[in-house]
Amino acid sequence: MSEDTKKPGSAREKATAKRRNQILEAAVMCFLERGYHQTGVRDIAARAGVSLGNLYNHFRGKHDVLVEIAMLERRELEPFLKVLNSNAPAPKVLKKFIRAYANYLAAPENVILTLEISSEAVRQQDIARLFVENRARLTEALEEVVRRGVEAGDLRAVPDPLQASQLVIEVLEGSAYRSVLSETPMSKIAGSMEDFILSSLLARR
Amino acid sequence: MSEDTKKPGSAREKATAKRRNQILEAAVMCFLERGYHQTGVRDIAARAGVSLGNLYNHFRGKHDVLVEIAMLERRELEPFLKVLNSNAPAPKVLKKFIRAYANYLAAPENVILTLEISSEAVRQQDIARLFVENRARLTEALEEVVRRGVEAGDLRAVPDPLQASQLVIEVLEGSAYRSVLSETPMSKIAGSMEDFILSSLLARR
Amino acid sequence: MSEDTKKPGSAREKATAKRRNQILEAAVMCFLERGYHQTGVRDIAARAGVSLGNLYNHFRGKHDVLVEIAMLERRELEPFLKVLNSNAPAPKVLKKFIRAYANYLAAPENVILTLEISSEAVRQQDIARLFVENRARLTEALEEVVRRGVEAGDLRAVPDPLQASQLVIEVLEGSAYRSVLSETPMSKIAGSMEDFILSSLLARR
Amino acid sequence: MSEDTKKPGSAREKATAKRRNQILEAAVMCFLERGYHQTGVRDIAARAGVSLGNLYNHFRGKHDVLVEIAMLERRELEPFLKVLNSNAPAPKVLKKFIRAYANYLAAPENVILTLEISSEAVRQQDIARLFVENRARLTEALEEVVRRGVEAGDLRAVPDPLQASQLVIEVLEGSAYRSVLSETPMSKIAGSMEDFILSSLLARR
DNA sequence: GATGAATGAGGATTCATTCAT
DNA sequence: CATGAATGAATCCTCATTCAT
Repeated sequence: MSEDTKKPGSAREKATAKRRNQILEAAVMCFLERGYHQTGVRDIAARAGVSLGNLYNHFRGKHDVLVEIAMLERRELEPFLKVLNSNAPAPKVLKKFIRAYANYLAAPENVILTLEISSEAVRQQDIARLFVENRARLTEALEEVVRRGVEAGDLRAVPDPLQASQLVIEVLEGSAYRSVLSETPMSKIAGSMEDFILSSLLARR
Repeated sequence: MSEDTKKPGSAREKATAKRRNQILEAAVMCFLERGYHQTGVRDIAARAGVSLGNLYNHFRGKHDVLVEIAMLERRELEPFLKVLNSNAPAPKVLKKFIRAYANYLAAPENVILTLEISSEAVRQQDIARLFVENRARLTEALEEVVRRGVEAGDLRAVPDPLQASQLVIEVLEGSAYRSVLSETPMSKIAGSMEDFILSSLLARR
Repeated sequence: MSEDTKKPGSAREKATAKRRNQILEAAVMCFLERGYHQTGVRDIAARAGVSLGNLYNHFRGKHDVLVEIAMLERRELEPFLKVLNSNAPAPKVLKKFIRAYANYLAAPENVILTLEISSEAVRQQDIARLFVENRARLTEALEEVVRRGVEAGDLRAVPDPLQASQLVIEVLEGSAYRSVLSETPMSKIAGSMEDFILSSLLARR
Repeated sequence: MSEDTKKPGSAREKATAKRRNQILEAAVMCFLERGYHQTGVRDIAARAGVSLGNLYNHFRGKHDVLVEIAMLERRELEPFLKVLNSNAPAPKVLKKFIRAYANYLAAPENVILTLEISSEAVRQQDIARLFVENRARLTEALEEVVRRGVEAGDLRAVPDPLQASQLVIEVLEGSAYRSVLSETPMSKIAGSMEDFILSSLLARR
């Protein structure tokens, strides 16, 4: 699974992997609390219970830590992909996805971390690439659902299923951002959000 | 001491206001190019052609400059408010607004600056407040349009006109963010966006 | 005289120039005592009685300080140039120069600083250029003396007066290096040195 | 514990000696390319294909590596000592030596490494001692030649044969330093150099 | 209002070395 | 002998801000 493994399960390697995780987790917490730029490498190391110098044995630098976190984000999307890959009728899948993803975004940590990463992505191409890739996995899976729904006549014949899917994601994430900034809980918005999206996409009989 | 300080429109005051603008414009350019945290106060001063110390005669500090910029953003919204306050039928106003705002967001500067500000807003309450206020002016004006449209039967009877308005804004801004990160021009998305929103909001006959 | 002067003799500027000198002098002492690489910027600042940050208001960085020192070295050569530019007979000038320069090189500070600079020059082109330039001023002046001496029949008709001059300098400086490393005072070598050079250059009757 | 550690020429010992050489060669290359202080122990280990920790099984530390290199320099002088120990007439031996040593110094590696070592020697007594010792072997052998030449009437009766010998070496090495810094090939200087030295030392008939 | 020298804490990163495995 | 994770002091430099002029 991991790329640079030679003796797959040695104790040494396990310990090393554990350290990496400690550091990554500490970094996530720091970035959430204080933001990427406000967080010092020392903060991360201290929080991870690792010496400052040792952090650099595990990561090339602060930037690298953020990249790795962005890569981990990919895993978080797995459950939603599973939902989207179900064979159930498109409207049902769509609703289920909206609720699941909205629920995920109801946790401010998830939203803030994404904002932090996307904010860095503006000026750091490697992070932008990861960010766009992660998004693509979601939107492409959603696109398939939309396409299926349109064919089955369950969904409106949208002009471009991929872009429609992206718009759905954007409504969800955009709402989540706002809920964080305006301190309105996501739960209060969820209903309108679902209504808004479904009204746009469901076929009219 | 000098008398001209007190006359409201004196030459002194004009010169001062000019300096402030120079600084603010320089700051905007710096923030766009390198980001808020990557920009040093020195960068701003140098770009504005102002001495470092003098910047502090005009602003309390770096934070203050960002706040002022966030306040200036308010003005940028004026034209869209004018569109929204028109008395034309809601669907027409809605379309016009969508196009106008999408057109504004097609300029990456506008999007990046907003992202930069919102990113700071997460941890700085005063900026968050300004950010939310600006948004509110837009959404509240839009809300009126929606409400009017619903009453006139032109728009679907959405469960919550304010939240519907917010969702419209979020679709627009969310798409703009994505277009910046994925380097897809806004123009390619605009059609789907309009279709998506209108399909959700227009009344079905 | 100084290049970036606008109001030539303002008190501000004088104070600034003083600070620069304080820093340069401190740096010279540090480089002598501990070597360029062993010296930290903090050491220099502390020794100069200047805050660390302020050092960077006066110099672009540690490297810049060394460059400036290398440039100051040029001034140290002035007296020797004056000796060389005298109109006295070449052998007399030559002897006077040898003694004067040997006397200068008898102070280990002068030798060590030159060694420190030349050592950096190997990998830093800008310093190499300065170093070579400084050398050139000396060798070119000496070349004139040699040329004059040859024409007058006082000196041997050396194949290449410039290279002969360089060799004279090298004997002097090389001996100085050795005297530092072997802890043999320059005074013990001086006689042989003069004999060696003069035997090579004086015309044989 | 293992027995082969004690047999002088065992395979184990040979492998170990090989490792040492790998490291020393790698260190030489690093020191040449980047200089002693700019070279990290990691650089040396990486270049030698040895683990960081293992380097410390072979050397006490970075300083120790340099010391060992300085000791190896001694071997490089062997051929020149052989030249100097010949029984041929002093002027012939002297010429041969000058050419051989100049040829050796024509390779910048040799010069730079010596400069690097001598530069460290200024503040590190153990290296200074080695450096001076190496020099002494050369100058003492040369002294014998000079003494012989003087006695035979081939060379001028210099006041101090040892110091004269040192001066010869200094002319050679000094020229080599300059050729490196000024990027003038040694070959262009060689003629003048030989002329300069021989004119000083050869007896006048 | 205007200047830029002054501050010193804090920025990320590299260092030579040690040591458990 | 071999490994590379661990250490934390030290590296150079930048930061936002202040203040005397």
